[in-house]
Amino acid sequence: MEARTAIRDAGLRVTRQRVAVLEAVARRPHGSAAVVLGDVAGVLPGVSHQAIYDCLAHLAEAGLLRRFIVDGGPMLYETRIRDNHHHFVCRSCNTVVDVDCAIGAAPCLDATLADGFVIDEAEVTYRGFCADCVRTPATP
Amino acid sequence: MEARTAIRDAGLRVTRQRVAVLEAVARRPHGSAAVVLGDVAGVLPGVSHQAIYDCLAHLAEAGLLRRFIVDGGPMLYETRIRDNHHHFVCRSCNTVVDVDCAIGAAPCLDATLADGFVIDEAEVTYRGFCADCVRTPATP
DNA sequence: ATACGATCTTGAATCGTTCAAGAAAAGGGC
DNA sequence: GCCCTTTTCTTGAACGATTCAAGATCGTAT
Repeated sequence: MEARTAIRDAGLRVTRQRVAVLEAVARRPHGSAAVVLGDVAGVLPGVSHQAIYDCLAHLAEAGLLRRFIVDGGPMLYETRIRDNHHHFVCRSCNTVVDVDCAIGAAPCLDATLADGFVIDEAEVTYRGFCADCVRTPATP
Repeated sequence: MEARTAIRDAGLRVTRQRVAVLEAVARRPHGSAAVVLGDVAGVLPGVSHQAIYDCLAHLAEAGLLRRFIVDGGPMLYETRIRDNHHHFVCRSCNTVVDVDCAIGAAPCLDATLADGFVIDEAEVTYRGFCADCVRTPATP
């Protein structure tokens, strides 16, 4: 869907910054705020980092973006949403790769939990080594 | 196991700070560095926060502690380790609760991933509302 | 076109964590 | 038990990512 349309349909005001941020995240999945800022600055010179944070927060709240975090790193953003996919993180190069859920469409929610608890989401992070780093072991 | 023994067996020097930190984490599962500091300060007045961070890092590296992160919060620590359990986080009160893995002992590793990738760990975070917050909805 | 409120810019502040240098103390050999 | 070497701790400053605050600017309903 086009960014402007998606933003308006979500009930948000359409600003240049929001459009640029949403497009930037779509262009660079799993990017941090800093990456998005770098990308947006190419289109809108002089954008403030604060605008980036605001836009990301609003877009995430509106459900147009998903935010997640890996280890102690900065927050990462992606537009692939509502498809219950997970993430694989390489221990060596820190690359993040999408992983389709092995179990099905709305899975991973069958945890054995105490009575009265309501689970509505399961976030899975796989760790290991990506194909490249398996071949060429780490050189930190 | 006793803390001193565990630390020595892991090949680490046994210091008062390390013993106190390990015991503090055992006492307060899912505590942050700040919580651990508060707890340890009761036993060793004047401990530095740096000592806490060092101890936590060393103990984690030695496999006596597990560290994980929830959302944008600080790092959390626990002594329950190597049993492949997961975490439930309440969206309202942020309480963290252990969840035994529904699938078995070494589960959750059957993701459909590209060839050449090696997965060695799966970390699952469940989100929803705990029993208390289901009854008494959020009041932020 | 106007007015209102939302959003952006600017700049400073905060939190959690890490870096750096010297002082203290753990553990092996005597 | 005592000394020596190395690790670990204390102190205090620095850092990155994010948030807070005030005023200027822009989007949108009228």
